[in-house]
Amino acid sequence: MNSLPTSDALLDWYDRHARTLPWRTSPEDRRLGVVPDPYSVWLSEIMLQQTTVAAVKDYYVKFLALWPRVEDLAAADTEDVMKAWAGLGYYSRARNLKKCAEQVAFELGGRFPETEEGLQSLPGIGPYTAAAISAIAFNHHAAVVDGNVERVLSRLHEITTPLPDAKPAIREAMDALTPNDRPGDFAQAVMDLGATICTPKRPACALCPWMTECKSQSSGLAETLPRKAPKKAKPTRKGAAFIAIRDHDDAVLLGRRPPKGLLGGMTEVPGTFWADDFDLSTALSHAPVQGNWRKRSGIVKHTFTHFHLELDIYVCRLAPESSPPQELWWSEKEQQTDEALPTVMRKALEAGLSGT
DNA sequence: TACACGTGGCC
DNA sequence: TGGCCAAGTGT
Repeated sequence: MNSLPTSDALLDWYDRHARTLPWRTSPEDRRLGVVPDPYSVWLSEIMLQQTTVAAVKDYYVKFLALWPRVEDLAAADTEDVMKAWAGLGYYSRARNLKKCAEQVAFELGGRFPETEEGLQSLPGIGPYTAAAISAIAFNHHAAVVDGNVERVLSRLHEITTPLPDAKPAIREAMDALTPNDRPGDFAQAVMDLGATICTPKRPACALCPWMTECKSQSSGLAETLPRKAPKKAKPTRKGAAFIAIRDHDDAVLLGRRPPKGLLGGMTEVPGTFWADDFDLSTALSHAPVQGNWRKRSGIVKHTFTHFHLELDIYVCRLAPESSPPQELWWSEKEQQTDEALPTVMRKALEAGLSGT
């Protein structure tokens, strides 16, 4: 007969196998009395929302070097923050990051709230992030539930209800399992377990500290959990982008996207709207300036969360004395690296500038 | 409740 | 190659 899983068994495993991450206070350091910096914990948690550890690392280091304290980030130009965030995705996170820093620095005396309720009242902080910061930065008892935790606990207790209906049961299970002693380390332990052992595919159950207590390991259902509602198919939208190149210095014409919605507030290559039924033969009527536009062979493909995009790329060269149309600007070659260009726009730019 | 919201790596 | 997946939040 199986015994019940304990936090101690997992914490023992974590003490031996915790990943070393730039934002993490190691279990050894915690034992020595090192206290995490709430600002660092918050910054890392926002970046890690729906984003892999590998993708976050360099951005985290860069942000902390640019803005070491919450007051620095609060005082920064939003445009500089968007530039530093460019490429990481989910750009509303960057806008909320800035807003949150301003609230903490200017209204809360530079101190983050310690409770889940207080934290969740801040922009960009939802139930998961509030619990994570409260537990990791302040060692408060909080049930931290992310995608890893959902997978680990649905397998541990063989919860076969599909997500998201299973969320309440998973949250209760996490709450019951979380120790008062080391809630932050425990939350990170479950996430590390999910990231390295209890993986979505081919979990390494033989290495799991909870193997003998895991119901779905015994039954063989582990790899099939958690169950999820089927996903909707992504439609394909089409459009065109216009790369206007200035003679002599190869500067390109760029613009700013509207503040909200897809890629809100980010820099863009001028283009058409994107639609399922977009008539590509009408693309040129949307060109930002008159010119000898030439369509490049091939298209740029990109996939967003909820649709595929296929872009035709048009290129033209303009005289060096050309002044940019309203709301657009010339971006010189060396300057383009620093623009707040999302990946899809960098792809379009690359396609237009290569092989000319 | 359901959908909008990015990107890169994996198989 | 294309769907799946990753430390979710806002509306």
